Amino acid sequence: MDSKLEVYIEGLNEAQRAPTLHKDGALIVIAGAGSGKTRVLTMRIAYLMSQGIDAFNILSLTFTNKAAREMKKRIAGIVGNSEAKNLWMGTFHSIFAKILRFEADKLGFPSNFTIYDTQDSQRLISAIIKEMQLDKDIYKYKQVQNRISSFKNSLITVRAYFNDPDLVEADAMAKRPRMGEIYKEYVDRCFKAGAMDFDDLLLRTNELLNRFPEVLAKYQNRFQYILVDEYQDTNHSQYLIVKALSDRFQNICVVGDDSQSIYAFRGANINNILNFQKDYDNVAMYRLEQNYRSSKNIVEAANSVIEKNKTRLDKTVWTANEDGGQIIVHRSPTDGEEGRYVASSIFENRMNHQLMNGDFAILYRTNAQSRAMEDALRKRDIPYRIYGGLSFYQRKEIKDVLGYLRLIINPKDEEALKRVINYPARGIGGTTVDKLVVAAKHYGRSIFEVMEKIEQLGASMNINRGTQTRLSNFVTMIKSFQILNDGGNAFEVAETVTKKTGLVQELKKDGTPEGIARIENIEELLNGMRDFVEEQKQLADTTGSLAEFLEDVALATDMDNDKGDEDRVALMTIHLAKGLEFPFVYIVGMEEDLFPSAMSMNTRSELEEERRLFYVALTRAEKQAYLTYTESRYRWGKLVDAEPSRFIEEIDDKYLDYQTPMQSYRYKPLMDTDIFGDVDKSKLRLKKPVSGRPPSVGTPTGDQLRKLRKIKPTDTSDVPISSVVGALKRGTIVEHIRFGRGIVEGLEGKGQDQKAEINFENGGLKKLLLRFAKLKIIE
DNA sequence: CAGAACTCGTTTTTT
DNA sequence: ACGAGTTCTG
Repeated sequence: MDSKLEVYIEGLNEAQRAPTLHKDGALIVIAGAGSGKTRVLTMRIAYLMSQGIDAFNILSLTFTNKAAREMKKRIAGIVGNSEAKNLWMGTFHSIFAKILRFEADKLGFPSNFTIYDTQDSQRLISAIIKEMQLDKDIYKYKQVQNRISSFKNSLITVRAYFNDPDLVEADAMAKRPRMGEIYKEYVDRCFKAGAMDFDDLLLRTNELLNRFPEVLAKYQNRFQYILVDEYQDTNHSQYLIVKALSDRFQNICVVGDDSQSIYAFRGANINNILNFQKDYDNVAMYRLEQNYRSSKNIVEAANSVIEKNKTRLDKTVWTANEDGGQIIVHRSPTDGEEGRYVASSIFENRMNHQLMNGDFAILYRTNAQSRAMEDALRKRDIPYRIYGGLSFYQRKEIKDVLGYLRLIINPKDEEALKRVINYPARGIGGTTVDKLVVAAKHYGRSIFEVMEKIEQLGASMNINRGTQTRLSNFVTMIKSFQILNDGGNAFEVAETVTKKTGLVQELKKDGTPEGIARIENIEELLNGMRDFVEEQKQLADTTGSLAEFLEDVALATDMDNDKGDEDRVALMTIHLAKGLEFPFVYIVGMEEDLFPSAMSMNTRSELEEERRLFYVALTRAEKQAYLTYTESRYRWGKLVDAEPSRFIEEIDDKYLDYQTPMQSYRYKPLMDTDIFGDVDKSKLRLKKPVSGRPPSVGTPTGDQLRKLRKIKPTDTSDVPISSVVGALKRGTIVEHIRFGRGIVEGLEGKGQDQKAEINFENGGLKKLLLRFAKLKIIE
């Protein structure tokens, strides 16, 4: 063994060393937060290579491209770059996109197929719903897309769907009997457009491996050692791919932590990790329980939270680190003040402890919360970087440029075509596009192919001469770009596109600050492309082509753009923070209905996922964690009252330092229901001390807190909490304890926020929040 | 067909 | 609050 590697392996603790040196067979590593699982994965791969395993025969699947890149770099540092560069390491999506391109012809796809992002999928689904003349209030494109996505993640193809009466029945019951048709049309259209969506990258890989035994055998033989990180977040489709590929050698190593499973909402199946031992013979199980990241206070506080979950594997995370400070809990009157508190706290801590901006992270449940934090940081001149949200590549002006570029590579790409065919405006309106779509469907061709033949077909399509000319001009333009692209310089092509199409002129004409910012974004895109081309040329098996660039962009996340060379405070959702660590972490918006999210409190499993999310958030902190919440915050443009999250109470008080007393909640029990809708609560709020700490109130304990505020019922099963919510419809007769009987006139909102307009016999028309209103259904 | 005015849903998380 | 999608007007 390489002496450098030997030294590294010496440095591992015993629990880490065992799975690292476990060469053959199936093993599962349950790795608690901060227990050094990345080290184990890295060392294990280096060890395998030192044992004579060719890098070419190792497949390592990670959760983000960034994780893959960093791991590869570390391995290269041990075994040398020339060895490491042959490793197959990346996300499920990027690795299998690569394989699918190579094998595309077998599935009838072009090797340059487009990858549709979520927006492309949604637009196509909207278009299909419209073409089928369905009611868009019943067939909501987002719901339809979600449903199709979950079909694909469960490997339910269109055929499987129609063969399963339960599924068909379920959609019929949900008043969406034509779901199957939409699904079918969507799949057809993607196929004709030479496009795959994110789910297809996994589903089609399964199809490839199932239908073509020789292809399966090829990759089975190739990938003799398979490693999967973040196994708790794999979905069924990913599970099957791993299962198939590892079937021959069974040298499979999965690493994960059931306590950090936070992607069930997008189909991740926690059972994959819980049942791993049943899937392979002689599975060795290792546990990494020593946390090297966080202070004892943080580790134990996090443990006290996660213990509340019923569904979990047995494990006890512990640490030898010092106690550290208590977790600081802070209340602010509004979200604006919350931002100011966090900003000044960061400012002070940075000064007092001689820290960098990059030592701080602000984590939140929803992207919308970033605004208040940004404003406060900007006022304080604290540099920050927002991760996630609307990523660079999702901006309109960028997607417009990419639309043209996609069309050059794959002219069948229907969504790209529809996006750019009349932007900038060139006199090809909606009516014309509709005609093209109909004709394309009729001839079983792509829209672009119809446009190429517009001179022959135009008359029969009722398209006038002038429009025909405009269409063929467009085709000519795209073709000229294609010829330019054959020369090979992606950057040059993109630069020409922005000039020749008039995209930049269009934005210049606009002249507003937003327009100028958009031009700058396009310039940034071009610069990024130039760098990309240069970088790729250095590598052996890539050329820096336009197609490669588009592939990279389609699967890039915001994280991947992080050069890490600037010292900034990090702002991101908790989901995005998984796998990262920071000395100081601020978890903001610790409020009921926000965290846990109002959408995730209906069932125990949803609430447990929120709790795991909180666990992830807490365990990002190394030295100091802050929990902040507000009394009221702007949501949907309105100031709404808030109450502290149940998760604060779930932490044992001895780990907490309440900086602000909980005095304000003595008012809350009075406001048990919203029936006094006309009471102006903002006036009530003025009665309490405006600032400073009221001397009479000390630090309350969790018990006091529980008494002071109303606690929502703790659900014990996967049954909706309030049976009235969702059970009412227009005309339902209900009884209210004070207003007597009434008839439901209308409903608005959904889930926990559903309100009903009810006409009562004593009291007349009232609007009630069903969550609170104590209603009995009479008939 | 293009631009203005309007409505609607959105805020749970993302490859 | 805000953007995207839809409808109206020129």
